[in-house]
Amino acid sequence: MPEGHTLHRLARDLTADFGGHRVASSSPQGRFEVAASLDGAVLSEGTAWGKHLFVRFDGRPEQVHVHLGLYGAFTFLDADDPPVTGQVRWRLARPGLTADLRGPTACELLTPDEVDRILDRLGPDPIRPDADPERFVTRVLRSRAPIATLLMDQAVIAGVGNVYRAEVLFRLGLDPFVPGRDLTAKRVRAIWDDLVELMAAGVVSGRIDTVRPEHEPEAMGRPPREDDHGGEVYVYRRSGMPCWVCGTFVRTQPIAARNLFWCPRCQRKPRRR
DNA sequence: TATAGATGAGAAT
DNA sequence: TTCTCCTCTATAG
Repeated sequence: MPEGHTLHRLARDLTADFGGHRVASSSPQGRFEVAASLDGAVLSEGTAWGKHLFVRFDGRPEQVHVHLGLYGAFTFLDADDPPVTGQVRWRLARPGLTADLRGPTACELLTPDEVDRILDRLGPDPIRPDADPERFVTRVLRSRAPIATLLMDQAVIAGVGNVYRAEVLFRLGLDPFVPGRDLTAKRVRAIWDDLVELMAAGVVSGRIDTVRPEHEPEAMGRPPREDDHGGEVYVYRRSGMPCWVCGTFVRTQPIAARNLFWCPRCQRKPRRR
């Protein structure tokens, strides 16, 4: 379930659970062989930028870089040496606790230069307190690409994935196909602000919830619905179902290589600037 | 049992 | 724009 909030949560958990501990490091699957070179090192901290996770070790300039891709995941087990099930790329362990990483797109040990090269191509991350929202605003206002495409571009804004993209556009009542440069700066800042709020909540809860209190199941007299992402949403993966707000059928169409979901009635083109 | 699809992104065409 | 990779699950047959 990897959008930015998942990675920040992981960074936090790795730091809390393994920070300051001497760890065992291995690659049961064998595809992260260099894991063995970290065996016995002291983990200092995990950090995240967008969908990228970095793990540092005391006295080591290199960092482990993890990108979960579509379906990578860490599993934490309160056990010593639990049996390996499935394809475990990286196993990190200390007495009483084991973390298994499966299915990442990237799991590699990088030099500081290589880490910088990754960070250099990432836009501001709404979850990071040091993020500069104006970098996002400027990029969007300069582009003729649809806002739905821009939100998926990690160089424009880091950490937003297919769920947050669809949901933030719904919450702002924005037509996904509006070119970035047809938006006002005020509008674009509102997108950023909403993402800051939504994604920070996601880090805390570990799921994506985007439905406002007045539209929640209890308020609307409908049964709660949790999708695979674990939360309650307006449009994501609800194509063909009635919009929670207006009843119009939610539509879907691939854009920027992913299925976009939106309500054609609630989400309108804004007045041109 | 087989297959499609999923919260991603880089390379190839 | 299409292909490719990573792994697991839900659904179809």
